[in-house]
Amino acid sequence: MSGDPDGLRQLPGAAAGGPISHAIFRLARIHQLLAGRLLRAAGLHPSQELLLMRLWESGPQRQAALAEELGTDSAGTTRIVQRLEAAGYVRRLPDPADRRATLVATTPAGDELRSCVEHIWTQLEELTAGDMTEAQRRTALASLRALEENVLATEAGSRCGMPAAKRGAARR
Amino acid sequence: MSGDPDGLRQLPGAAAGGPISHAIFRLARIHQLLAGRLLRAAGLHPSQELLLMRLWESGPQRQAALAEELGTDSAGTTRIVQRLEAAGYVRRLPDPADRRATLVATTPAGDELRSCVEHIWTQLEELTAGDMTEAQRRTALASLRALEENVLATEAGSRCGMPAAKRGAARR
DNA sequence: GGGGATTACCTGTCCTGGACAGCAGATTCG
DNA sequence: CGAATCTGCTGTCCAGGACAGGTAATCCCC
Repeated sequence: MSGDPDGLRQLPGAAAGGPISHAIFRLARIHQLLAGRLLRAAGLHPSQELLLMRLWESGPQRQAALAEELGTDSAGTTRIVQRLEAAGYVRRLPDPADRRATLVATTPAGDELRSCVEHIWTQLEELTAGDMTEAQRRTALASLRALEENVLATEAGSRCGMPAAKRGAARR
Repeated sequence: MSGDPDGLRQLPGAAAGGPISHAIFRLARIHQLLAGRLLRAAGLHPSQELLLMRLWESGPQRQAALAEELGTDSAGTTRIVQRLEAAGYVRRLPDPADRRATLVATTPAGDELRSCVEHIWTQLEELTAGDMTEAQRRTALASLRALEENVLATEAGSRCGMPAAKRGAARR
């Protein structure tokens, strides 16, 4: 048990690894759960919704751009787009500039979801930020951004050597 | 890459702050990605690892307790335990106090993973906290905890009504 | 211009895991 | 004793991450 810099261990599990990572895990889990629950009411899944938001914000996009934005690989993006297309929220256009690429654009049916989704986001934000003051929100936002940048920075580089004793043993 | 470092896309009605949820999503995604990548070296998946950590911290547990801790339902917990058992990291004991229940305990092979996993957590924490000062870490941790508590609070109570226009349209 | 490398996407497969429903054994309490 | 309840297991459906392999379009250098 390293760390525990200031003795904050009111939450079970905070003792073992890094408290910040643990807190991120826990927050992420329940936040995604909450978001998923809210989005369900609109018949969407989180990834689908994020993809749609991207389209609303920036107009038709290539799948590669969407993939990078969402953090999924190209295969996963293909499937998400396919589901949205099957649902009629999205359609594919040939990219006039590059016939290899396909542009993904919202359909009118997809656009109709926008206000609904934005309402959900407003709800989510309210529930998440709760009773925080404006200053607290700013602080939280800054912390989240800082952490994100740290992780993004490592994303690029780090290779980490591990014994890998029984590698893959529990992966099947 | 995804640019938009401070570009909080203004969602209508989000003037007071819509971006916190967004920041949580983004941080959660890349952090989980990073954690998953690190854990892979040990042949584990995030959920498996969290379950093991729980066992290391608190000794043999019932599945119900593990399920609540991990946030999974009982069915999911069963499967995770089964995989860990198949890998030899965990075993099941009858609960002497209640023969309906089974206690899940680590095996020696599972315990051997502990230092490995703790090393990974240390790494993860380092990469996540990066070059933050001690004060910054404390601030970040406080913000994360505050957000978590807010979401937890809503988890319990709120039912939130949505029009549910085309419910399920994109869910198949 | 021609031909190989690269890009962008699609497909199929395997696995993890969330949600849900139904089931069996054990326990508890009237 | 007997019914309600609790605990865990199973099976099904689906979303999605990782990976490998394939095809068509494009790029680039000779």
